[in-house]
Amino acid sequence: MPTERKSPDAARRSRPARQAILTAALDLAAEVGYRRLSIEGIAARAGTGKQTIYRWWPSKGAVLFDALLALSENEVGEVGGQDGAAGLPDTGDLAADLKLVLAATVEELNNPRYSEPMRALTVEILENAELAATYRERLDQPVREMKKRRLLAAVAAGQLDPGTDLDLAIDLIWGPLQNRWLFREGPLTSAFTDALVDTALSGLAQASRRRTET
Amino acid sequence: MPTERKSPDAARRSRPARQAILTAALDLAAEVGYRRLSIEGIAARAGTGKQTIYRWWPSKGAVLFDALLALSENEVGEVGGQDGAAGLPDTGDLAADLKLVLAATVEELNNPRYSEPMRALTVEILENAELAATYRERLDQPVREMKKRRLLAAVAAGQLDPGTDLDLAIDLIWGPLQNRWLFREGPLTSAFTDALVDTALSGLAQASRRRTET
Amino acid sequence: MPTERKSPDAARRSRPARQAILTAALDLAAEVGYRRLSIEGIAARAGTGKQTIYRWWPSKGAVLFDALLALSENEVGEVGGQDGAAGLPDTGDLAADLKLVLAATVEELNNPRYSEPMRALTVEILENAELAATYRERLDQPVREMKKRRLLAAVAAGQLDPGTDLDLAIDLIWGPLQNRWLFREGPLTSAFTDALVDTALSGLAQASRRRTET
Amino acid sequence: MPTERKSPDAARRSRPARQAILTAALDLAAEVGYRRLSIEGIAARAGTGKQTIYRWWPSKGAVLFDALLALSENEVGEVGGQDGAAGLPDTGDLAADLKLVLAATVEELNNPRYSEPMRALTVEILENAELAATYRERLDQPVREMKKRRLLAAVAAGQLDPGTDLDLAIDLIWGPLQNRWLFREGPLTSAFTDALVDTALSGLAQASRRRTET
DNA sequence: AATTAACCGAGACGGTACGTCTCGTCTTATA
DNA sequence: TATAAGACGAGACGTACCGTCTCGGTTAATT
Repeated sequence: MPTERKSPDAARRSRPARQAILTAALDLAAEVGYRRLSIEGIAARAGTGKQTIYRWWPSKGAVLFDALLALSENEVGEVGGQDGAAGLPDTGDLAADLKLVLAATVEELNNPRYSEPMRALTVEILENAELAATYRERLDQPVREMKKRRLLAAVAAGQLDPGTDLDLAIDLIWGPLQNRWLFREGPLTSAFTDALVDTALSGLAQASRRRTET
Repeated sequence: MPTERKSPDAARRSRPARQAILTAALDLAAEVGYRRLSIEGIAARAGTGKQTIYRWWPSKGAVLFDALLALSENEVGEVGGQDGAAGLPDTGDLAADLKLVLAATVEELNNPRYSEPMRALTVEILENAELAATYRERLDQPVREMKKRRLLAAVAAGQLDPGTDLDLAIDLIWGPLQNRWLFREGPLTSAFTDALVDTALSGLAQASRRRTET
Repeated sequence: MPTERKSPDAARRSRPARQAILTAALDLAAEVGYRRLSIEGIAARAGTGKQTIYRWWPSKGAVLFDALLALSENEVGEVGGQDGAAGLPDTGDLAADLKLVLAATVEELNNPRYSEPMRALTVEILENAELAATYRERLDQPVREMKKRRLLAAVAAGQLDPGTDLDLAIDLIWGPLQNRWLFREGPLTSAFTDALVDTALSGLAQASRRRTET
Repeated sequence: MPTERKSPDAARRSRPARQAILTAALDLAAEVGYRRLSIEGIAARAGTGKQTIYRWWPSKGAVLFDALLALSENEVGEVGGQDGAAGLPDTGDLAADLKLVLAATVEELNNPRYSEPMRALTVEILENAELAATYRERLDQPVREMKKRRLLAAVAAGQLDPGTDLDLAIDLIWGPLQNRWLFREGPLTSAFTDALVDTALSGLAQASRRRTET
């Protein structure tokens, strides 16, 4: 659905072929890495013709995108899920909730089955402007909105100052984690994310107070 | 000369060829992006044989690495310089100093002449483990040490609590900026980095206090 | 209907589709030549599905064969007709009759509307053994019998020696013409075919005399 | 040399690669026929890259052309040789000489090792106008000149009338043989070619006499 | 000044993958 | 239930680069 081409007669589309392609893409991305991931290889592994891939996706990044999307759609309701209408958990304790979410993300990123294809997709996004736009629209923005909704709930509950810059807050909380993962700058642990949440939240609180005093 | 091969008789090396290759790599990276940057293209643009490149560098990422290094070496003493023994400025006001440094980085990243080759190099680092190691050893780590030294000075000056996790501090301050740049998540401005510095620093302070109280 | 498949329910066969396919095949052969003549193209031009062609014919050569057959069936009784029960003309003057026949063939071969599809079919026959067999059985052999009948009449009329090798005679008279056409070795004119007939016939006469003398 | 591309640096050309390609082309043409002969297949069989073929030849027909040329160049001095500066044999007896030459050609055409690639090349010539021109210029015309020289010698020796149409003579003598081969219309034997020579030559003599009488 | 070792440009080579094209078969929806 | 439409597996097309490998022709440092 999202990054796939539109025009060919979608009604006649072969479901088994689509599934085989997405599975093969995921497997190969995890096995050989993005660099050596090729459409030729995906087609061979999936047992389809190359044209069947080119007919429905504009780039190998788009295939990977859909593959990851399908992967997460098959696992509904999980905490760190990147889609799902669910939204972030809200027990009333913002810090605890965020720690839970980030711990789940850490676990996901420590699983090569998710992590390697995700890294491959990320690289593609950095190179492919068209895919980047699709990604931002279909994944990044909705997720950011979801995060914002949770923070707004915290504001309503008096746990966060109304003047807080929510975008900056999200950058502070999730940015360092993504960076550490992407550049393999250190081990991903819940200890790290717990400290991250504590420091970022108290920084945000302090910043609001400072603004008030001015 | 960091990422270059060691063995061939470096004394006989052609300086003009080296210069032409680095310039061509930079130009092409800025013009066509990482994806379509090729050693074949660099050699053609530089007017050298391909072998001259393969003789001295192990990958196109390594060429790019040296090209960027040469670029910054030609501009010594500037504030945001990524190398140089200089170290970060220390006027006694940590927040002000960091804002200055990040503002300089922002300016650099807003200049496509730096930014595009840098993005190309970054992508290569994500894919090429060997280059990533070199990069970490030669650039990332020294720069991180430099940042740590500045933060330690702040600790000594009583502006930062002695218990502060310096690595987390660096992640908090520089991580969101790198992220915003890499994923083009929004405009890079000094307003953003100023807020970043303020929030991160006060979060760090607050976190220390909380630790003390416990 | 000679080269067509046998099995499917021929009764249900769509006559308009068949006609459209044969016409399209002929047109395309004349327009784009054998090399770029494709079943895909014939189906598109005819407005039929590809399967409708594959259902009834085993190869594009077979389509072409039928197309040319249909073409000549629509023009019965003409002198150079390749089929029809008519037989070659017999005015009593063998040389004159043959010149007439070959002149008609020359005219046909100079008309691209006949010539190009015929060349396409010929090329297919050279590559496709199965089609070649069908062709030999359905067209080449009957025509050769027809030619032989005319030569036998000439023998009966005392214009040709009874010992004449009729197959050789046919090869001598028609072979050079076919060759000149197929390889475009020179212009096809009745002057050429007239000389051909004269020389071949007198050679045959002379050969018989020589045999007699021995 | 003949149908090969001109431009690339021919001095650096790999002789083993060239040889392997020509051999592979010949073998594959004999094994699978022209239709399924592919550049991909030739490269694979020869153990070369595809580019090495595309660098030096414009089409698979051109490869085949050179392969057959090389084949005949490796067998100098034989009677039916298609090139060779030698010229046709001249013992003073035209009929005997021609019978010898055609018998040698028959033997060649009965050898699948020659015959199948030759048939493949012939088919290509019928489809590929550019190759046809090259073929005519480099092979067909010189051979025809060679044949004409022998016939002119016969004229000088009084064995052939000076008014004889030499092109027609060549068509009469060689045309039926080529036809019988190309269309597999019957077995190729020296009995056939002997009768061909006798009949054609006496026809030519008779035709001249007839011309004289007029 | 002559020697000589290596770098230099050039580019052919065996490969891999690209994205396109067409083949002949299989599938779906329509009439 | 035969059609048109067209998706499918297959695989060749011709191109772009990869990284390796010769070539001659300059350089330099050593004799």
